[in-house]
Amino acid sequence: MTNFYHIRDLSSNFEDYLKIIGDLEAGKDQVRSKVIAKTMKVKPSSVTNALQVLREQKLITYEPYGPISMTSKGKRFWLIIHQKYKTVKGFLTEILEIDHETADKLACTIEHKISPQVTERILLLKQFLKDENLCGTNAIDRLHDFFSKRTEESEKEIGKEIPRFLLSVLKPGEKATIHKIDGDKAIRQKFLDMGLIRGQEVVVERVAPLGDPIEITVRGYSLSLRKSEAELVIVK
Amino acid sequence: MTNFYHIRDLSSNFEDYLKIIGDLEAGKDQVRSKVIAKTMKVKPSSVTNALQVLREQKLITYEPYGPISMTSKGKRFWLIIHQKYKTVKGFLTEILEIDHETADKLACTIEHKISPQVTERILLLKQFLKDENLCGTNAIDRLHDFFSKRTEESEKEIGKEIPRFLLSVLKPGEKATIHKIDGDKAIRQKFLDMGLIRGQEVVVERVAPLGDPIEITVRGYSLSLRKSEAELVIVK
DNA sequence: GGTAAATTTTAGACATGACTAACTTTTACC
DNA sequence: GGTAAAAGTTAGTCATGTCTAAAATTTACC
Repeated sequence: MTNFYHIRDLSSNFEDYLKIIGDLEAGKDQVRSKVIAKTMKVKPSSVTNALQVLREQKLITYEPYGPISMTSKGKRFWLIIHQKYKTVKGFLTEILEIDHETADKLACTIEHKISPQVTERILLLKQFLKDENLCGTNAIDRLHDFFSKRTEESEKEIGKEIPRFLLSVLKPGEKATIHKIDGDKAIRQKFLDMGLIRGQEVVVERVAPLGDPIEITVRGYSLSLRKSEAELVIVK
Repeated sequence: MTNFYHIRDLSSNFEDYLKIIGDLEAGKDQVRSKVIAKTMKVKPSSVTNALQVLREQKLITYEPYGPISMTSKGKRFWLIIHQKYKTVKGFLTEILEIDHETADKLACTIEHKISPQVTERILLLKQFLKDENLCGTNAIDRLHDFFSKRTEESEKEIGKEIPRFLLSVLKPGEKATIHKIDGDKAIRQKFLDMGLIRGQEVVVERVAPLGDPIEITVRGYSLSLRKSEAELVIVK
């Protein structure tokens, strides 16, 4: 069931390995077998097996116990995979406002399957929504307002109204889900870059004496927010 | 690696079988092992194997050589799978204007992986685009115009301008790709229902003496179009 | 430089889900 | 109702990709 969007003779499974090797190589560190195993959530022996297959395909160079690095062929394929991944993940997080973790998992599974046409259309859809202006707000913003409104409505319908607060009033150890982010476009983009999007769970770690700054954990990362910033985030 | 969107103890592979059994049962015919095999593109013995697994999970009732039918548990799960499938395929065909065949394949692979939240957001996105009116056209139509325009532009850029015709001028045996469909919303919806969307390949089978009606093949199905209808379809 | 810990590899087991080939049951038709 | 064809099953094989356990190599540190 090979199809032409895939690398010839490489099951989508090994595309995953290639993707991770590429991602790691893009970071500064030496690519270690152990890290690959951890990221893929498999045992090191499975990684060795995968490395041998990738080497056979001339996608990476590697000797037993030696360093791992991608060949130019490998880099070329990684780029293709990576573009698809970025497109799908971007669509899920930026347009559908899906939390990063879920979006990541989903993007990983479907990136192998999508044709260049689908990727292109998703990018065009995004472009279209960004460009569509009405009363100074673009369509993505209006879409997100639409999401909030509908979620609130359906929550009301099933009678489970969940109280909402500003992130700035939470105490250390408290956990909450982001409901909405106020503020202008630039601020919202900044929050988006930090992984703070609607539906994302956050945990407050520490609050400085005067409530500024506030340290929170998002998807395993620690972030420090000014009080003025935390006041823009509505959580539940 | 089970996750809660899946049926417990059922690999996504067997969800495929369940989906097809449900689809067939939704049609009028008795569900036959042979048809399942053909649809899944596997040998009959693999189907037998799958049927045994599905029976173990109490999703279908079935005796060797006997009839196959879904239990209420099976129907419940099928509905969940089917909804996801419909949502994803609808998004791909109606919003991204991907051809049915590609959309079908992609929807089948990703339907197992998406969470209820993603499904919901996709539906809301569709709703949003439908409701957004500007100058009497909704956002989906404007999006599709945007797709055509961009495709034309990029074709021009790489210098391969492809001539365009009305479908009505093609002769029997000629093949073409749909580029655009003119006409009002109702007509376009009718074409959409028949599987005539941008990017879809069609083959002209027969043309009656005065050019009316025109018989074409789309994705293996035969359709008969009035000349007046065929004149609304621009192909290349 | 020696040795313990960490990392990586090898070898072999195992689960999954496809396949082939041979067999059984059902269906269709005379 | 008998028989050939079609449909479906069983048993066993195979490929894939994981795992465990043990061995080999590298690294880190005294």
